[in-house]
Amino acid sequence: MLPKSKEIGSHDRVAAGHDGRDTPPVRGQVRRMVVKGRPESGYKKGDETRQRLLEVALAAFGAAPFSAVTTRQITTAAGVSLPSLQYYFGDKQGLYRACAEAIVDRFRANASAAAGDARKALGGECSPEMARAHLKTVLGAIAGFLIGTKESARWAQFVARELREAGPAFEILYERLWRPGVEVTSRLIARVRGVPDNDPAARVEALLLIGSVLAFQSGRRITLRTMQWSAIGPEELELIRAALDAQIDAIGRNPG
Amino acid sequence: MLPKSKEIGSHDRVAAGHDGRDTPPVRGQVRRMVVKGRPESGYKKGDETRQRLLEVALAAFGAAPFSAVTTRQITTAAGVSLPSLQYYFGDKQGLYRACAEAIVDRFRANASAAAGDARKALGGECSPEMARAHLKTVLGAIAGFLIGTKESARWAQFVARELREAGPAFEILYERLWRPGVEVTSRLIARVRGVPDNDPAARVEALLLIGSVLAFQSGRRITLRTMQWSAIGPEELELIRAALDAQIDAIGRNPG
DNA sequence: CTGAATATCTATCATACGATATATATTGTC
DNA sequence: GACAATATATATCGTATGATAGATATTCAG
Repeated sequence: MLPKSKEIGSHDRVAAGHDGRDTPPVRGQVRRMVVKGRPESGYKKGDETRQRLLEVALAAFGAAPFSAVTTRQITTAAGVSLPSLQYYFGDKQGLYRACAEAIVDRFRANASAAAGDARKALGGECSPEMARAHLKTVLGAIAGFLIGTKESARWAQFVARELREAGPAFEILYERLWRPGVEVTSRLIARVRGVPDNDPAARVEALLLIGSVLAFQSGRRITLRTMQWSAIGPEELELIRAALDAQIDAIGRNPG
Repeated sequence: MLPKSKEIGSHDRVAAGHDGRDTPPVRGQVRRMVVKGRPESGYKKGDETRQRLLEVALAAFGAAPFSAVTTRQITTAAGVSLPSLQYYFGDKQGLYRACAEAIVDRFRANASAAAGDARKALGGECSPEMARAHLKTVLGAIAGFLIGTKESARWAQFVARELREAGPAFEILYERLWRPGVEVTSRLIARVRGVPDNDPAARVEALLLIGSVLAFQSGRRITLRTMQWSAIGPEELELIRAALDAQIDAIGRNPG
């Protein structure tokens, strides 16, 4: 039963607090943890519980930052007892990271279609106007997915916060989600403008566009209030898409 | 020495967290609190301490969410003892709200110049191209202030988070900062496009533009990493401004 | 210089938190 | 059906948190 040391004041603060404590948890063996593979384990019931916990955690961590969500909230809402969390995920951060992994998988499942097409087009030769069309498709898909569905709103909040505040799941999300997304977008923009693939200005434009979409999602509450909308339905989404398309149309064209 | 009442259930939870425990604090009278006026009170030393506390809190709450910042962190960093916080601000949320007020004042001091000009122009007749110029000035000023100065970065983070997550200071920031800003921006855009002042599409475009600027600020960390910049200096700011100007130039012009 | 108003401290409270030890129940394998 | 592996629950630990009580020091008007 390893001494476990646990570092003095472990008590992970999330952001500012993030402070010292960079040593990995090292926590005493976690029974399951299912490190990578999703299903695993011959036993059925356990996976159900794990899933329920994960689902509740996704909602909770989507709606509030790491430190504002308590393990008791999660386990209670999931209808399981407190130690189940440690049993399946080691500790609170383990659960948080598991949420990130789950989100990445679901996001990619939805985005891979449009992104794949665009990537293929970038592989062959591809006229500026074709690139522009792909750009609209890709960003439109992202926007529709991010803004349109209530479910993904939660995940988007999670991702946006984590990338902003460089929390415990930052690396996962950056490498598997953000980087590929910016990559495709900025290469498309570069193609539209006829500049090299890694042109800085194109990258900035990519950030600006993606940032706009995220702003609508992340700031959904304030968007609703500002626009005096009661929800972001198909009509509202259309307005947003139109604004986005206008921005994309402007790329690479001289003013006046 | 008025009991000061201090609003009953002021306890407003910040986000999801913090469980039941809803019994209002009703805490005994707060000695000072200096409800509105900044200086006040013949005694000098007190105001200094109050100011120091506020300054530290601005940095702390700028960098991390409400629940991730502890009162001990703040008071220690400010070099005062724990109860000083209650003495001057009633409780943690009182301090938080005081931060919001302080930020609003400082922001307005910086933005009022450009915004005032634009408002005056909107009052008289104002050609689309003049409106476009004002738009560039206003957004450029906001971007410069928000992204350019290290100090305001903190405040911007605070504001962005609060508006996103509808925390205890939401109303203050929405009414005194966000609303006027969107108002001016969207009216300018409407003027550029020659549509009525309250045109929804213009409002959406305003949200999109402001959202972009905020995204660069709020997501400063990830911007740096994505662009492989070590800081956002004058050169980098210029790239961002250029991207913004391009977007503004695109407003109201037909594609192709 | 005096006395009240103001400011600051030390010590402590009750509670909520994340985590664990440990006992019991459930599941699947042979 | 026996038995190991897996899963869940109860009870509790140590600690960090926000807040308060109450004593003491400082400030300033008269």
